Amino acid sequence: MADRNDELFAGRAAKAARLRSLGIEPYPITTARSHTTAEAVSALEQAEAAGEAAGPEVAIAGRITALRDQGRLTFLDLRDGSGRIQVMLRANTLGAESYALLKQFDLGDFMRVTGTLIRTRTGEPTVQASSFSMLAKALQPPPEKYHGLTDVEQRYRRRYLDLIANDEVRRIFRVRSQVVAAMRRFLDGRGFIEVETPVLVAESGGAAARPFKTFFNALSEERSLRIATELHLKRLIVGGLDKVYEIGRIFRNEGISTKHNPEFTMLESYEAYADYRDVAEMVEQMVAGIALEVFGAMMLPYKGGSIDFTPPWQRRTMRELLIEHGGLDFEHFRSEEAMRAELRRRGIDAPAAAPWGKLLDEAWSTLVEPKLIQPVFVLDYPVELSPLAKQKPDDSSLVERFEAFAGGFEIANAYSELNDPLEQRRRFEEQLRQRDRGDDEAELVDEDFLFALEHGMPPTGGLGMGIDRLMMVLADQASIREVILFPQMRAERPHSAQGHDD
RNA sequence: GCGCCCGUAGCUCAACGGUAGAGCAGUGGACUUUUAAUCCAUUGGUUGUAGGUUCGAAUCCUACCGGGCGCACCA
Repeated sequence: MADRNDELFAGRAAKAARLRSLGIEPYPITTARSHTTAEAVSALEQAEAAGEAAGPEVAIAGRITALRDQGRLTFLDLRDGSGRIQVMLRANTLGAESYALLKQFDLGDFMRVTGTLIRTRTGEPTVQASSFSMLAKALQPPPEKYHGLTDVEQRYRRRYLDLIANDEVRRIFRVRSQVVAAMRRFLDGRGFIEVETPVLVAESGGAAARPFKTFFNALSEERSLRIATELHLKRLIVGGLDKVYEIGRIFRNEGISTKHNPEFTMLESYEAYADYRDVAEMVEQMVAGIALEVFGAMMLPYKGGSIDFTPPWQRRTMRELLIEHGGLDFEHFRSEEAMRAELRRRGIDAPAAAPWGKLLDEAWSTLVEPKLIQPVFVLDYPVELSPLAKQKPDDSSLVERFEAFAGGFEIANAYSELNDPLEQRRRFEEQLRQRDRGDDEAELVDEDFLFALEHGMPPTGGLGMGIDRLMMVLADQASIREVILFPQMRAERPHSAQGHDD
């Protein structure tokens, strides 16, 4: 019972109690500060630029991340959301009684310091303290200061410790926020409006995926969590909103991998009077613009090489790339039997029940996808794989669809949206036949969506883009868990915080 | 679901089948310009869990729990 962590906890709790016994609240309300740590550093630089020896008086606050006790002189580092700054505390300027209170401060505690901005002998920007106080006592010890927290499970389960310990992790999630903000600015600037559509839906549609299911007590009905926003956003195009987008959480009841988290964030946009060529132009402008705005360049490092997002990106057909990278021309294997035999000959295994389109997809993801490092739009997919996309006018076996690839995997998917209600009904019915064959991810017939289409939907270009995957490519991360703050994991058996013993 | 690998102190890591150790953190002490501070001393372990093999198991075997990677599933 009395393990090590209990002792560390008890020691810190005792310090909090000692402060209280001295009439000092270890969790006070007041936090007033005049500068963030970053503002304090620049205030010092400005004063120096004006020829002054020292900066102004400041009040700063932050977490103690380093503590260097030298007897009657102590240095410590305070970190807040803006950065860090060194604090120097001297016994003779603070007085022996006040200085002695430092003994009750530990790594991880939050502290407020007032004092003058100076530079130490080594040139380090420093607050020379004239007073200090506790803002919040930490009862658990922080991770090791040099190596940080490296245990991957702990990093994901206790992301707060990961964020405390690892600068790079903090940077990635700041960048993620900037990427999403830049995306909104881009779309808003093009006249799109941001909308919100239901997460809880009666039937999940708009993508090939299994849903999570839940129960709506008040209505005594089943609900699914959405697997896409597509069918609702198209209803808004029917309604005349013309340019809509949603950045939202999507849920797919499927496996977890370095490229898959069961809940992930997707941008979907729909633009009336546009087709998939217009959408491609928008995507390359948007991604290149985000790269430039957030990272300051269109060429970004990736897995030891680099990716150049400068528009225009290459446009290639799926057939060309399959021939080029895999020596496979699907026109020679148009039947399911022929395609299956060809895959078997190449040692690519595919699910037994897979129809032709799935087999092709299998060949594609094995032979071509990993090689598409530089951004490329892959055009003209087989109609079998795309029940919501419009056929090409000159070849009804293909649809007006592209997928954008970068970094070796898909980052976006777009169509000239199918707006012929009768053809859409036939496609849904074909999906039903797939479902009867055992494909439980085939689309369900959404009668209200068809009813909406029957009222007329203008020609529309639609886009889906995985924000998490885009982040992986932009921030050069090999696992989707590195760009999701709290990735899904098996539930941990309860391991309680301390201090409420029973 | 399958395969491979991993699980040792709060954290980062050691330990030919033969007494579980180091650094950081903690505790006590020294130190008024340090910044992975330094120096002296020191506390801390049901080696993920449960079995098994063995004179002897952190180490070998089995099952389970948790995780990573790959495959499968899946955009």
